[in-house]
Amino acid sequence: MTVTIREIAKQAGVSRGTVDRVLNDRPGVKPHVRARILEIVNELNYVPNLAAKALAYQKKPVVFGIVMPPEDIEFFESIRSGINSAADELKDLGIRLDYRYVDNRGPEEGAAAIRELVEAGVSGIMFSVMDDELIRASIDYAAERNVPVVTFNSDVEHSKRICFVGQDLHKSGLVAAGLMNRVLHERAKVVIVTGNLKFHAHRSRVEGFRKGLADYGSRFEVLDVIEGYDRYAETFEQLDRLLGEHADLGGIYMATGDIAACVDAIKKHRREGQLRVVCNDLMPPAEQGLRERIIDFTIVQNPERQGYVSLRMLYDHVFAGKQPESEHHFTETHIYIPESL
Amino acid sequence: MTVTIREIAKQAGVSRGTVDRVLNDRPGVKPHVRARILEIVNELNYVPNLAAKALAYQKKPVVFGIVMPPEDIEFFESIRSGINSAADELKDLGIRLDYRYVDNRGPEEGAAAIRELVEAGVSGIMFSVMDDELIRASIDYAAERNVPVVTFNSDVEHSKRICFVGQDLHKSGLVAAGLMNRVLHERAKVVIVTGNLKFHAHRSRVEGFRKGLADYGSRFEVLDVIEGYDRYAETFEQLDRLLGEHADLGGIYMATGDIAACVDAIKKHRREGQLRVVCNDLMPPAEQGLRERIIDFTIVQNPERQGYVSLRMLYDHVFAGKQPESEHHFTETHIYIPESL
DNA sequence: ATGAAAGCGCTAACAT
DNA sequence: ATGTTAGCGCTTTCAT
Repeated sequence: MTVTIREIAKQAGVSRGTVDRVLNDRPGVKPHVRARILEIVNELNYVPNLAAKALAYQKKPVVFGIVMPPEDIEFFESIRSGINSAADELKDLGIRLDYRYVDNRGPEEGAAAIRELVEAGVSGIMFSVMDDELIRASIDYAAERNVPVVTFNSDVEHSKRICFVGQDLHKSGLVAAGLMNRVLHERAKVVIVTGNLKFHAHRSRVEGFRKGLADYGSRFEVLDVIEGYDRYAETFEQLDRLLGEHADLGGIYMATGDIAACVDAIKKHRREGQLRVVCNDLMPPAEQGLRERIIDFTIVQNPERQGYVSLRMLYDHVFAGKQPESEHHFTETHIYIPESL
Repeated sequence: MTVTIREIAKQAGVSRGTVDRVLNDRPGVKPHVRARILEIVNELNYVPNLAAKALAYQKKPVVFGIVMPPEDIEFFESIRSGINSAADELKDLGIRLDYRYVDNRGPEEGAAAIRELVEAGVSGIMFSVMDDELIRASIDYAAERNVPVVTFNSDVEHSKRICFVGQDLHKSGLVAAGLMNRVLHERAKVVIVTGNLKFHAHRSRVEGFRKGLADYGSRFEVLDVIEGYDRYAETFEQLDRLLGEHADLGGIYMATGDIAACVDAIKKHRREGQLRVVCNDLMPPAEQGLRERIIDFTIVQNPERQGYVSLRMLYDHVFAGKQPESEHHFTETHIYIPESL
């Protein structure tokens, strides 16, 4: 027999309305009555029926806000497709989405979007813009008003978000090192390309990679760590120089940065196939590089999964009262080769 | 405004009961009335509300039957965990599961289980035992009684199942070849280990692998294809012989078979690290082999995902009337290295 | 502070 | 052949 509100009401000798008030933390119930009901709830191991909840919410569906960079950014399209497939599963379960696309070059828009959504009465927020003091304050503002926030893809550390859903950056660096180990031999020289070492996220991959190499003794030499600031020109220029200086360079780890620049630099020096290249993500330049056999491996962070999991997590939190198992939910780290495509 | 049965009934000038009869293909409606209602349904683009459906089904939950090998088989535990996580999401949506564990050495039990489930009135069946004439007949028997069957992990070809959910075996062979290409150099000799070439599934991986090697020109030589019949002794013995005969063997592709036997044979000949080894799945022996750096890569078929997708597909079919997009649903092919663990 | 009752969209049993 | 109605479990509004 499944336990219902009706059953609890009967046992407590009150009406279903009162039980509902208690279960949803609404005022208007005498403390001792509330206590008694909670007792019975625990004893009977009551679990709310989500279908019934959903039906009752039909009139006034629960809204989840989503704050992310503009639609035209390739990488986020994959995330959105994951979000939408979760939304699809949940569409009859009484939820609606409110997307807010904000400029990701500064924190202002993102911070404002969170506040607007809270004012508008959303029941939860998914957020992915940047890590900033202003943003952190907005997240905490939401949290204080009981609006749970899940950050995805890039975290806002030390904020009151209930969870971060994204890649394990350190591990992706480790895996990259493992791949280098497999394809390079005795005493190889490698170079690391990153965006900006001031960013924690960019540093993590580099650190993971170094740690991974170290596990294989001292046979690897990291010639240089290039900061390309995610720009083509800077990245190309520096790699161009390095390739010129080191005829014996064995591998390139594109931790973060413009992959096209890397591919072009290798082509310019006619070193296709002589260098082992490991990069991240499966954007068109990486895919193209794989197909041309210039890139050996690319490590992906499952953007669809990130979107899917984040929304599902909010739903479970709001409707079933589930806490995330940990404050970090890492999506699996997967390796792609040309044949995987 | 969402379209409801009530709305359709009003427009058609009939009662909700009649609309319900039409929508669920129940008898007792005059053909022209039925046609008229269907017309309106299409015009208004009616989509049933699953939460409401689920609630209404509470009294008499829909049951899905699951036929698979015994609980103690490691590989199927992962699949089951995927099934259960889907069931968890669907638990309030009016479904129950009926597991039938059958001996997978012969077709009889599996075939009988299907029939029993059909007689018991289940609304759908997930099946994973073996490909056999007896089984095929049972699946068709179910299909004829409008009980949809999804085969998972291993298919029953040419049967009336609505879909097969599992790995793309050919692709996993291709990927294995791609990995060999990356880690072996000029003119390498490799050996393929499979279970039984009479089985279509076992053949597929081997064919994919050969096709993949061929893509890299003629630099690979396949010394032998060993049939180990999934047994330790046979596999060990043959690999032992081969390793003795060919000091220059470059790689082993364990397409199907006992991985512990492979690891042990390599250890006996003290060829750890000198041979590149690619295998499948992430059972304990493979994991152990990876950690010991005897196995270089293992290619996985996402057993959890197979379970999850299969159940979800049945649900969508039965409750939302969705047809599978294709009669094969391949789970992604992923590559693992020690660092992935 | 608490109870009673209507309604969310659908199904199924019972009436007509 | 078709209409009516009573739930399914929960929320919410209106009485008391």
